[in-house]
Amino acid sequence: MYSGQVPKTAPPQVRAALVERAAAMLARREPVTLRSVVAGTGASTMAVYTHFGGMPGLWRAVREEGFARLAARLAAVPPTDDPVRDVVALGAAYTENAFAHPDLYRAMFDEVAGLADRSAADGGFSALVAAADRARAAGRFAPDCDPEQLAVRVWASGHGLTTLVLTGVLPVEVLLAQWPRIAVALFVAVGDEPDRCARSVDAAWPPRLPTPP
Amino acid sequence: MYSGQVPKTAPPQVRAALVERAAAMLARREPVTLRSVVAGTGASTMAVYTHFGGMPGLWRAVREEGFARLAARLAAVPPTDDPVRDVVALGAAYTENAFAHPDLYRAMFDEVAGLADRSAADGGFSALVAAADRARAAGRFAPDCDPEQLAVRVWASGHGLTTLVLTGVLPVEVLLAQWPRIAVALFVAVGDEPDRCARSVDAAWPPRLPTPP
DNA sequence: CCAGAATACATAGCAGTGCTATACCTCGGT
DNA sequence: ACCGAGGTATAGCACTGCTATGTATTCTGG
Repeated sequence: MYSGQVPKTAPPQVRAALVERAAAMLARREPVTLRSVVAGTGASTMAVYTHFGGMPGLWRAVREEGFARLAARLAAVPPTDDPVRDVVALGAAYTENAFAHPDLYRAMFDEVAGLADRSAADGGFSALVAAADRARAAGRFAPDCDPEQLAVRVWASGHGLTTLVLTGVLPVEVLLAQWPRIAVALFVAVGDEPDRCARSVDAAWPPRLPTPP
Repeated sequence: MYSGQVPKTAPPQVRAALVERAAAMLARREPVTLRSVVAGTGASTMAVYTHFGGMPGLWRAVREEGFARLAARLAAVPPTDDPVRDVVALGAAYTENAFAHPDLYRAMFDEVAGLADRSAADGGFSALVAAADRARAAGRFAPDCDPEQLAVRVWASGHGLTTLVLTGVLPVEVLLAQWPRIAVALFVAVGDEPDRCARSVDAAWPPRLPTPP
């Protein structure tokens, strides 16, 4: 039979509902499968194909949603008069987001290639670049320091530690203890004064991580 | 029917054959499925269950094989009279291995928890620790520098850049250009003299990466 | 040297997966 | 009021990992 009597609210709402449900199931560590995703929404399996072209398309949308949430979280970090502190604060917000939604974080970086909307991912990164550029403008970093390259170094080291912790290779304590040391080394290498740098880093670290059950 | 006429060579050889075939199919980017793996070996699907207890067990064995190959590759890096150079050489060998077997590398770090034989993974890491310790003993690093912690910082930053490149987020050039800068920053932060450090890093970088098709 | 036990094997079939073909309903424009 | 376009539901496809069952092979003890 056909249950067309259901009041159709808005057609594009199905898209968001499916993505949201998939992300929620991912967070609950439930298996995210075609039939299980559509089961809660009342929609049929075909909805995934009309809206996303298949399961890979749905995963792509979920990854984009994850990057959008990350970018929103990073955008909520308020700039202060200490731009070096702000860089570390962005790093802390980054790890907080990763540990708040670990499976979503892993899915995000499973395969970024072929992402339709890369602006969300770039948005988060550009916040880091902007903070580094402010530090350079404030005289904390050397004038010839490329903010974008420094941001890559900061991001890659934090991402590496985060993934190693999330996959169970390293305990969380290692991330908490080692990332500030990497950050100080990177900042001092581009001209920041060691003591002042350490104070700035300590002002925004450690992040508030959820206690693992 | 049962083809028992086939000359059975050695029973445990089946294990290695299945792992090797799975790794080879992974490298060829073919879908590694239960039936496709056993197809080439002439064995039946049950072999996977008697030897590995299922597909997850096979994947676990493949990951261990990957870590063993990595450890062997790192062990082949000859120590020189410049221990700082050796640390970078280990990093170069690490990235060379990752880019030579990208899918195996990704599978290795998909889920390290529950790895039966962690000695292989630790073996590669201890080589890095040993080189850092030699640098400390040679006076390049400060006496209070913990080689293990420094090794974690070096490894995590390299791992982060490597995974970001392998997943398509960053181009290879970023890895080649930024990792030595991270390494110099980390080494100088623990006491190495900047100019000498730069020379040591340049002596072992960049790695020889296979040209991507 | 040979019984008995333990192990590995091949086959068939199970539930579940992503996906597609087809018929159906709903809706917007002339 | 019609009719074409597009989203939807259903059924079925090939495939996945896995298990039950019966059989062959290998190891062990006397």
